Amino acid sequence: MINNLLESINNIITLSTAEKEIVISLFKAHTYKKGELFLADGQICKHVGFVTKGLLRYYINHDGEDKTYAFAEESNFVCNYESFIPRTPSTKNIQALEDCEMLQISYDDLQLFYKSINHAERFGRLVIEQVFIQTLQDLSSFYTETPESRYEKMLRKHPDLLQRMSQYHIASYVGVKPQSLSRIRKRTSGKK
Amino acid sequence: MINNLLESINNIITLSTAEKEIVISLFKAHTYKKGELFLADGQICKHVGFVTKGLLRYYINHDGEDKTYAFAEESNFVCNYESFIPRTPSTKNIQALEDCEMLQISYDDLQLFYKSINHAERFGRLVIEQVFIQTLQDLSSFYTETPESRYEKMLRKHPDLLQRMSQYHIASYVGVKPQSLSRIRKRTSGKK
DNA sequence: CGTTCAGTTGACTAAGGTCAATTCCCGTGG
DNA sequence: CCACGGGAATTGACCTTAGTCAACTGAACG
Repeated sequence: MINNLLESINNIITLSTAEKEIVISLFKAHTYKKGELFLADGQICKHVGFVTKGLLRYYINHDGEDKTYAFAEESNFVCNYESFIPRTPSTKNIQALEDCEMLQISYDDLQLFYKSINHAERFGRLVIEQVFIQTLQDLSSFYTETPESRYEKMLRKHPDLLQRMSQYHIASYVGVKPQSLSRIRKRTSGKK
Repeated sequence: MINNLLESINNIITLSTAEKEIVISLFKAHTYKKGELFLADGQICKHVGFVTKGLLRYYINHDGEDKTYAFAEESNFVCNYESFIPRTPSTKNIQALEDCEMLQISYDDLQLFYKSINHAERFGRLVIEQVFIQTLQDLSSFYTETPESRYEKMLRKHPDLLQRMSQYHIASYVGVKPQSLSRIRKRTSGKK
C-alpha cells in the first residue's frame, strides 16, 4: 500500500532511498468504515489522503439533499483544497462509500515534505493543479450537460464504479432522483 | 485608474513608493470594445487583468450554447487560472459586455512582480485562492440551486449588474432561456 | 411613421419531481 | 428447501417547470 503511494510520487519526481523513508514517516495509515466522513461540512480539511483501498465521494448537502459531484478510488489523492489551503471551514463533505484504507499527511507535515524532498513543491503544485482543474470540470459538467449525457459519460468513463455503488449515489452524481435515473436507463437502453 | 489597482494591492500588502513604481511599470493599460474577448476558448490565458472600467462575463460554449457562470466588474481581477497557471488552452471564454478599460500583467511580468515586491507571493496566493474559491462557488450554485433561486440571489447580490446587461445574458447566468427567465420574473414578482 | 430588436406571452412538448404501489434481490430463520 | 422480511429498484399516475416555436408588444431610432 505504501508502495502505491511511492510509485505515484515517483511517476512525477524521482525519490532517493532516503526520501522514500521520509515519505513513509510522514504519511500515516488510517481507515474509514463505510459511511464515515473523511471531511465534514463546517470542519477544516486537515489532511491530504491517498486512497490505497476503497471508494469515496465528494458531496454538497443543500437543505437535506445530497449532491455528489466527484469520486475518489484507489491511487487517488483526496482533499478539499478549497478548505485545506486557506484553512477555512469546508462547504463540502467527503465520505467513504466502502471501507477505506488511506495514507494521510497533515498540513504541517506537508510543509515538512516540501522542505525535505527535492522538487516536492513541484509535485505538490502539480497535484493541486490537477485536483483543481478536475474539480472545475466535474462541476462545469453539471452546468453544460444534461442528466442523460452525464449518465452516458459515466457509463463510458467509470463502468467499474457503477458496479460498486447504489443507484442512489449514482443518481445523485447524475443530478436526478433515483426514480428518474431508472427512467433514463430505460430510455437509453432502447436507443442502442 | 492605476490608483484603483494600487489601492487594491495596498489593502493586502503595503507598497513602498519604489514598489508602486514597479507595479505601474508592469501593468499595461488595455481596452476591449463591447463584445470583444479577453480570453477565447482554445487560447492560453496569458494575462491577469484588473478592471478599471466596464463589465465582463465568463462563459462556456457548449455546442453553440453560451453558459455564463460569472461576471467581473470594476476593481475585480480577471483571469482563468485554470489556463493561466499550467499554461494550457482554456475551455472558457471571457468577454467584455461593455467597453472595458483594464490594466493587465503578463505571466512573465507577474513572476517579476513576485520577485521584486515584498510579500507579493502572499498577495498572489490570496488573489488566486479567492478567485479559485469564488469560481467553485459560482459553479456549485448551478448544481445545488434552482434557476428561480439563482435569479433571486442575483437580484439580492447584484442588483446593479442587472441594470447593465440584457435579459439574454442574465438568463444564461441563471441557467435558462430568456423566455423562461421572463416567466420566472412573472411568477416571483407575484410572490412578494 | 415604419423598421428593428429585445422582451413578453401563448400553446404545446419533453423531462424531472413526487407519492405510492409493486417487483426484485438477498439473506435469515423456520 | 422454502417462506418471509426488508431494502433497493422499478413502474405508474399526476404535477411542475423548462424548452420550443411562433405571434405579439413596445420602445428606440432613423
